[in-house]
Amino acid sequence: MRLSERRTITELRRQGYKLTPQRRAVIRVVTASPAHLTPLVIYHRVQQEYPGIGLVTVYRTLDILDGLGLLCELHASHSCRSYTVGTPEHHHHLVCSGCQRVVSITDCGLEEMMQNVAGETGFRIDDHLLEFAGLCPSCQREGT
Amino acid sequence: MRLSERRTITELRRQGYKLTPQRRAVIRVVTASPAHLTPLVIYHRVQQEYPGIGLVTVYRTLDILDGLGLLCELHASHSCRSYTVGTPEHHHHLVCSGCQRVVSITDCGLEEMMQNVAGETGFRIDDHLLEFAGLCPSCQREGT
DNA sequence: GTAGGTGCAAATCGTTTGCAGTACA
DNA sequence: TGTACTGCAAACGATTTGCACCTAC
Repeated sequence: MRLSERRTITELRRQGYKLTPQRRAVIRVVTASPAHLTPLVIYHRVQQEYPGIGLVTVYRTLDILDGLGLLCELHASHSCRSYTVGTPEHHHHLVCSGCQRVVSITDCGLEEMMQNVAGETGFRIDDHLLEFAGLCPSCQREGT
Repeated sequence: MRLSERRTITELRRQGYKLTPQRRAVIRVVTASPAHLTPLVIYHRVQQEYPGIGLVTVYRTLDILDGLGLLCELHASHSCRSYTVGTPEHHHHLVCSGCQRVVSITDCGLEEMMQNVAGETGFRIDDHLLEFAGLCPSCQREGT
């Protein structure tokens, strides 16, 4: 389940942060987009809803939301520090190379592989990063 | 199989690039290290072997090697743009959070999962990024 | 000899910080 | 009302570019 604008705001306040129109605008932009967005893109979109907002505020808001686990960072597709809406459970991302749409995958079938890898290498595995890249159905049709 | 210094140099020349002592030094540092290294760290290490080398040259050399597929970029562990030696086959990385040692995993058991994901979402999956983080045997012992 | 490579300095990009004023709770 | 938040400007670190000189082939 992707976090909604409402739930994100609720959580922000529950953690003692104030709800300002700037933060509300950032949250709206991020939750409204199915794609992952860089801070700069978020800044430009937010400006349309809230002209005069500072880029600094966007960065600070993203840091807070990220810290609360309300956002997820993406790594692949050539722009680390690119965000999408969070989901509470452990999950991975499937990213469309065409429209940058992000789909969450909660069923992570990696347990067996992790055990194999741990056994073969002697490593104690604590964490993993998994992202898929591809074309979503509608971008496949367009590309033809 | 990790690429050796020799094979990396051979490939560089085969692609028409000149072999300068600076490039040789960068290649030596990267292939000699079991850990992944940032451009700055590489720069400092290379300086010991070749004082006077410019940071710019390190960046340019890394770009070339990366472009030829002779290096791999790592994403997890909080420093995107961190390099390790490449391996020709498709593979993934297991990174030690203690010593930054990188182990390549060539047996990628993701095919089934990819088919499931593709079937459920309608995406055409083209690529994936998988990294494991953990502690290598010797760092486990030290950490006790 | 020449195309490609190097190093310096300066420009650039993304991001962070100090600070005075502002606004949410 | 008071503390947290905002926006500006300036600082900052990492990376790139312009250019004159140099060197591997």
